[in-house]
Amino acid sequence: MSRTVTIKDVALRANCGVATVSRVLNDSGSASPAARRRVWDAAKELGFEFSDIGRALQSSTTRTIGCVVPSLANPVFADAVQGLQEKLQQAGYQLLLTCSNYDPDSETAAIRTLLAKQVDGLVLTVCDAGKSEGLRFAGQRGLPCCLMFNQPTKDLAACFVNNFEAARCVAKEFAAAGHRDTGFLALRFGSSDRSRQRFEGFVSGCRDFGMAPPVLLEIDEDGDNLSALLADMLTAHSKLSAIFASNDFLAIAAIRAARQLGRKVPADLSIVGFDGLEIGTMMEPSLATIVTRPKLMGRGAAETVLAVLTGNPPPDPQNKSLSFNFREGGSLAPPRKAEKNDDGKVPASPSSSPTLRKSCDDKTKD
Amino acid sequence: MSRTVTIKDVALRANCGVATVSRVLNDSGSASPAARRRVWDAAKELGFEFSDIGRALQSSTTRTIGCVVPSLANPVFADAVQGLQEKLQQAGYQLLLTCSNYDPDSETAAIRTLLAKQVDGLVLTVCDAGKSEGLRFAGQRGLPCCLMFNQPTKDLAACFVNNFEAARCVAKEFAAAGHRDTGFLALRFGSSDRSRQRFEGFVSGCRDFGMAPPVLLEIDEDGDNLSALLADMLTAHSKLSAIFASNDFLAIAAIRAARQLGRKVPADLSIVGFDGLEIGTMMEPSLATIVTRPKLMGRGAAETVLAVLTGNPPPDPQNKSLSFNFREGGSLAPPRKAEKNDDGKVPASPSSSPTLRKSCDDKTKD
DNA sequence: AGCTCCGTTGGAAACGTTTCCAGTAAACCA
DNA sequence: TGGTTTACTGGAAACGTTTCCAACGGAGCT
Repeated sequence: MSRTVTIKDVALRANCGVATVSRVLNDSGSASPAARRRVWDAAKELGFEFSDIGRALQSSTTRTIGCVVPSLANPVFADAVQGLQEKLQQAGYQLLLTCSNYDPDSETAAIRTLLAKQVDGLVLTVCDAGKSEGLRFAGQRGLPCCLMFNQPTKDLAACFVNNFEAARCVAKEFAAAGHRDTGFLALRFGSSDRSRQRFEGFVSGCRDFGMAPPVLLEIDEDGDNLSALLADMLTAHSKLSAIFASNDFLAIAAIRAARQLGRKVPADLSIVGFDGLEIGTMMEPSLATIVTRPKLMGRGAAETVLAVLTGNPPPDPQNKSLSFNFREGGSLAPPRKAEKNDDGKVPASPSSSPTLRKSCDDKTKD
Repeated sequence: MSRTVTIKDVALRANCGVATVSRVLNDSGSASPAARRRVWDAAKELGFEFSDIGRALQSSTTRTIGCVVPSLANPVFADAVQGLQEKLQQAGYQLLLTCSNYDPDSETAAIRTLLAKQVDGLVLTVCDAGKSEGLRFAGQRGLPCCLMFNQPTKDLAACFVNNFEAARCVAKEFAAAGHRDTGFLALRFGSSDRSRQRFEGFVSGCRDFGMAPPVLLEIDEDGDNLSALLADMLTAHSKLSAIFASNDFLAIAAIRAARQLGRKVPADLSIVGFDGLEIGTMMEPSLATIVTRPKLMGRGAAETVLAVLTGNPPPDPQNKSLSFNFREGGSLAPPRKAEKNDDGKVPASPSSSPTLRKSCDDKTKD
């Protein structure tokens, strides 16, 4: 209703100049006790609050950090954003959030908007760190910027897990369980370089651990007709006994789809995911997966950009490679032909309560 | 590096006044073809982008909507924010996001900050819509504002589900299954009025459907020592055979805790949640729960504030009460003493694949 | 008394836009 | 030809801050 009250109104009422009001309310510069009192009273009576916009204009600083993630529907990103937000809030920064829906164009658009809004820093999960247009813009401006989930580039810090190594680790587990013919269920590489990196790591692992090259199935993030696609894949490659999905969401969808096709998991088909969503431990069968710590990624990214913003010591390791673990689960078992049991149970099945395997830890410190 | 380029620089380079530049680039007002050309070229060469801050200052509009939710860790809120964000983005608005961590004080602080940042509108999930300080501030400013999850107040629109009725619905299911002594596992009422409303509805339902008044267990959102608390509750009330948790997160934690205590779900203890998280259908046992549509809440809230922002027809129903359903699940079964089976299986158990019960639909249209 | 020094104070510029308004020149009409 | 419309243009004000700077007065010193 009533026009918003500005510093001028306060000055008028307190019978002084705006400069004095600013000094008093910001506790910068000097002012007589009498003046202080009058200003304080006036401000209170009028219910005055500073406008961050006026402030931003004059200081060219917004105390706002922009963030782009593919989607909040995947808890991995939701958790990361949560971690990010906590840290930012502590430091008195606000979070301007956008989702790209895995689309490079909308990602670029989002970054442009964020830049126009004069964010003080950027935290991004991009489709492809190598070719992101938005990243270039940001770079030109010399804005503090940190990637999340994406691996670092030559001029951009990141908080991430080593997708290649983690994927190799999955290959190793498959091999150990006796699998030989595997598939990789991937988010379209164009929308997720993480997916590509995991695939590459998996290929490398399959080679090194004596398995056949994996069959690749690339799908859209909505994963609409997964059932049909999976069916095609399985009939085209009848020996296929295990699938590595590029994230837990996909893995869960795959388990569901496999069931619809009448395949028992893990008896007929083993499935392993990536991310380590908590859900995985509550499912039946529990989901074997790579466990990562998304919240830490958000926190780490926040620290990185805040550090340069506050002119503090450059964050200890410029790039934070987070550790990961392989989590065993009921969804991974030896291939059927390895055993001759009619009840569908596989004797060598891993312990039922999910445990963390140390064997597969990332070498990099946390 | 290089000082950011402003409209003045463009004007200088295009050999015209800033007014002309503004007119050309915004395609408002007239300009000669020659001038247009020069301005466009100059802008391109200099890589000029408008500063939203200057714009905001002059138009006192930021094209930004503020949002406060308790946490992004709970997919219910993450999904809602996702829905909200999609709609806002479509309409050319940005989202300024804050989490309150279920703390009223930090909620108030968050709202103040958002107001200082001059958001054009507000979408909030507050601890207590009745007593929220922040809500008062917002109201004074006459800002477009919509609640999510909270029920509407006399002067505030909301997108929500009727917690009271939904909870009554759960009571009905418990009664139908033959339970009589029940408990309610609640998020501390001070941090969630939804929790309180659900409790009240449940109490009402228990009365009407001939069950004993439910035992109340209030816990913090972190739910640290749930196991111990649950144990106390169960020993203090030995006849207790079913628990209604005020959200799915809590319900899942409760199932876990119950297991640790050696109680079988649902044989020894039935558990029902609230929210309808997708996870619930993948668990073993699957989670019986009230299914809601968080994404729709986000979308609806966005529509409400956008409508008043664009001066459009007031959103059809000012308040959007979303429908809900009861979802059957393996976590709810008749109490043990009802049957005499040694294997722990209850014959009358509901169909194994989760289905939606229409019987319990909310009366309000979607 | 005359000087300097210091604590206070408020005017004004600057930040980057948009928009009002007045001014110019060309074009049109009678 | 003279008058009026029309298209185009740029200066300047306004938006809400912060901060520089000059001014002012009193206190302390010689």
